[in-house]
Amino acid sequence: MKRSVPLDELDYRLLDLVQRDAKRPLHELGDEVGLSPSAVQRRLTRLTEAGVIRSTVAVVEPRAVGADLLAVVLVALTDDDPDHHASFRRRMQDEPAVQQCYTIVGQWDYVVVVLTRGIEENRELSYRLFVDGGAVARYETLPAFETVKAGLTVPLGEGPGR
Amino acid sequence: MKRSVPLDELDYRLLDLVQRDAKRPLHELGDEVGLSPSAVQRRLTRLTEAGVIRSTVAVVEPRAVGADLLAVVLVALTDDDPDHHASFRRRMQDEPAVQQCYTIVGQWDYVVVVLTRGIEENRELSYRLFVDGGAVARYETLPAFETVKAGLTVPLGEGPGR
DNA sequence: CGCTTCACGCAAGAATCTTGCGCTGAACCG
DNA sequence: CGGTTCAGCGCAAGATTCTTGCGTGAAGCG
Repeated sequence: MKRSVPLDELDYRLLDLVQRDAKRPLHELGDEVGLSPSAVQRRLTRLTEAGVIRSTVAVVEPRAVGADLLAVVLVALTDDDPDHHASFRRRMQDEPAVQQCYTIVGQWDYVVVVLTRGIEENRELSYRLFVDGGAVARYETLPAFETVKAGLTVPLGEGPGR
Repeated sequence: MKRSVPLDELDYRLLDLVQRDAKRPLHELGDEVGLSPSAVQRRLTRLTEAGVIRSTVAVVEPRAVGADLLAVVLVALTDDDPDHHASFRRRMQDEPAVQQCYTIVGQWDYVVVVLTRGIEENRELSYRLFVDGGAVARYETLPAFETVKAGLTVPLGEGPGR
């Protein structure tokens, strides 16, 4: 699950395909790239074991399950104490409503994307994560008015190294 | 692909499972929730046709394909002209390097998450999307130092209506 | 030139998925 | 209360898909 592997053109083509739809049968992918089903399967297995493909998941429509409020939160901690950062990260990782979290450079320390059921749950969540948790100097919540694009597909460009 | 369907406890359990790993065989999912493979399959089909499950995709590790620079960009347009907004959105949707894009309330109009191969590609991209495209008053790029959490799993809570 | 390696296609066997069928229990009348 | 309807279930057979051993050919190397 860790070996670094050089990827060739065919690998990129396959990644591009399964990144869009992972349910297609091997022979279809094979037809598309010009390989037999078994060759496709071996490549995908190799890519998975190498960690290039992290997992295969179902993408759920948030609104269908009541999660209708997405917000981007900018966070600054009180100081650079490694313990504070560590505990903050752990909080982010443990909280299901936190979709993404990045450390950034500049006047803010973190960008956090949270997804909740309505504004009230967002308020509770913000209090729990950014006030009650401690170590947060200030935070600014930017509620999303609309989702223009929500993807997780990695841009693959032409191929190796471009 | 559109009918709204009331989801019960079992649907939530199944969504929770396939959202983590969509490759598990039906009989395994069935064992976990107490259903036969065919019942599981019928439910998943129904959820897919209802649009609750949007798709099933492979999650690719960005660094494995050379995409090593993630940045959050805050964007403000020059005005509220609907045409400007429409063309901006289209640009975001058409650009593979744009991972996510949300309209937000406040002093910025959009939050855009972009993923590129290195800083040079980011610079080119920024120029192309935010300068050359027009209609952008100002933008601020917040390069991510580190990805603390990168998920797309919708928080499902307990079940219907929380 | 002979040896090794690697990825391929093929095909058989295994596993999984799909669907028709009959059953059951809950909800809904009359 | 008894009959009817209907949605969802499990079962099992058939179809599809996945998996893997085997033989082959194209480099790469000594």
